[in-house]
Amino acid sequence: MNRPTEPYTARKPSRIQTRNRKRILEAALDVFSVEGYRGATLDQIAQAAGLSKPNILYYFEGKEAIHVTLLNHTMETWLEPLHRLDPAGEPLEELLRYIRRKVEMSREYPRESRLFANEILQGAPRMRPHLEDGLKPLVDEKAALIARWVEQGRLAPVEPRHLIMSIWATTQHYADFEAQIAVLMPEGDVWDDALAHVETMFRKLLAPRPD
Amino acid sequence: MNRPTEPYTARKPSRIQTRNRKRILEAALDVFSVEGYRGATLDQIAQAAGLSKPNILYYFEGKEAIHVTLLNHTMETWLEPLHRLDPAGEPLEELLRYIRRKVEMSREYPRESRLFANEILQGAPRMRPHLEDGLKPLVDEKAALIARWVEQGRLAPVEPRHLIMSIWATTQHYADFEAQIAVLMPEGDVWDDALAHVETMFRKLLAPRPD
DNA sequence: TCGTGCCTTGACCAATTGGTCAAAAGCCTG
DNA sequence: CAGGCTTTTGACCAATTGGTCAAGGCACGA
Repeated sequence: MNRPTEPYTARKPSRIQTRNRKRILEAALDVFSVEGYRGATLDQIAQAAGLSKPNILYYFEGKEAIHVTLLNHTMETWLEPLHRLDPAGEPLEELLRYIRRKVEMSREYPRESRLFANEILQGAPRMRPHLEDGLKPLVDEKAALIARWVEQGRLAPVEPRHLIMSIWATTQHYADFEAQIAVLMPEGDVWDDALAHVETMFRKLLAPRPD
Repeated sequence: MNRPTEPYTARKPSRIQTRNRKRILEAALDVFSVEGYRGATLDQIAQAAGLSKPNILYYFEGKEAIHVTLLNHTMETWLEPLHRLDPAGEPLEELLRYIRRKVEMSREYPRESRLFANEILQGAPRMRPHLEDGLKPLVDEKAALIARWVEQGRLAPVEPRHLIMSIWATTQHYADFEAQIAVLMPEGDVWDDALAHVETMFRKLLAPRPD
C-alpha cells in the first residue's frame, strides 16, 4: 500500500486526493482549534470530514502530521501582513495598516488564531523550530525597521518588540477569547468597535507628536 | 467509605486532608495549565502530587471536580484587582494602578493565567455560568464607572469594555504566550520592559489631554 | 470491457485513561 | 494498647484512542 503521502511518491495528486486532503484539513482545523492537540480525536476529525478513520490515516501519516500541516500553513497566512510592512512607506500609516489587517484576520480566521494560541499555550512543542526559523528572523527585521523609524523621529519612542507583542495581543484577543467576549459585550458589532478602539490606541501611542 | 468531599460531610478537614488537597491542587495547576483539560491525565497529576491515583480520587470526586475547583479559586484571585478600582480615586491613577497590578499578576501567576486561557479558548465549557454570574456583573459595574469618568472629562474618550479587554489582552499575553516571547525577546528583563511599555501605552490612551 | 492500481473500510489491536473496590495500613483516642 | 476512624493502595475494569491490515470497491486508461 503506497501512501500518497510517502515522501518518494512524487506523483502529482489526483483530484480525489486534493479534495479529500482539503476536507480533512478543514475538519481538523475545526476540531484542533477548540479541543487542542490532545483533546482532539481522529474519530471527531473523521466524522467532521465525512470520511472513515482509516481513510484519514490513508491521507496523513498520523494525527501529528495533520496538526503540523495545519500549523505550518497557518503560520504563513499569519505572518504575511507583517512581511508587507514597507520600509519605504510612511511609518504611522504602515503600522496602522498592519494593525487593521490583523484585526481583519482575527475576524476572518478565528479558528487559525485559536489553533496557534493552543499550540503556544502548551509551550509550542510541535512548533518551536518553526518559530526560531520563520518567526524570529522576521520579527528581528521588522523590529529593526521600527527602531530606525523611532530614531528618525517619525514615530514616538517605543520598544519595537513590545509594540509588536501588544499589537498581536490586542488583535488576537478578540478571536482567542471569543467565548468571554460573547458573555461580556453587549450585542452589536463588537468587531467594528474593536477596530476603532485598537486603532485609536495605537495611533495615540505612535503619533510622533501628540495630536 | 465516606469521602471527605461528600457534601454532607461537614466535618472540619483534618490536617492530612488540608495538606493533601493543597498538594493535589498545586500539582493539578501545573498539569492543567500546560496540557489543558483533556490533555491532562490523573496519572500525571498523581505523580506530580506524589500520591497514588486512587488516593487523588479519595480527595476529589473526579478529574472535573479538581479542574472546577482550580478554576473557581483562580477566578477570585484574578478579579480581585478589578474590584479594587476605586470610584473615589483619581481616574488615570486608578487605572494605571490596576494595569500595573495586572502585569504583576501575570508575572507572579502565569500558570493561573494559562489555566484560564485554556478554558476560554475551548469555549469555557466548564465555566460559562461562573462568567455570567461572577465576571459579567463586575465588568458591567466597572465599565459604567469608567464611562462616568469619561463623561466628566477626567479620561480621554474611550469605550470602557474595549479598554478592559485591551488591558487584559496586553497583560495576560506575557504569561499565556510565554513560549513565543522566550523565542522572540532578547535575554534580559522582559517583564520590566513590558511593564514600562504597557504603562506608556495606556497613559497615552487615557490621559484627558495629550501631554 | 477489463484489469490494474487507487481508494475505502470493517474488524481488530495494544496502550492509555478515568474510575472502582476491597483490603491493608496508619493514626488517634479512650 | 485496643478499637474504630481515616487514609492509602494494588488489582482490576470498561471505554476510548491512535493506529494496522487485509480484503473489497471503484475509476479509468488501454
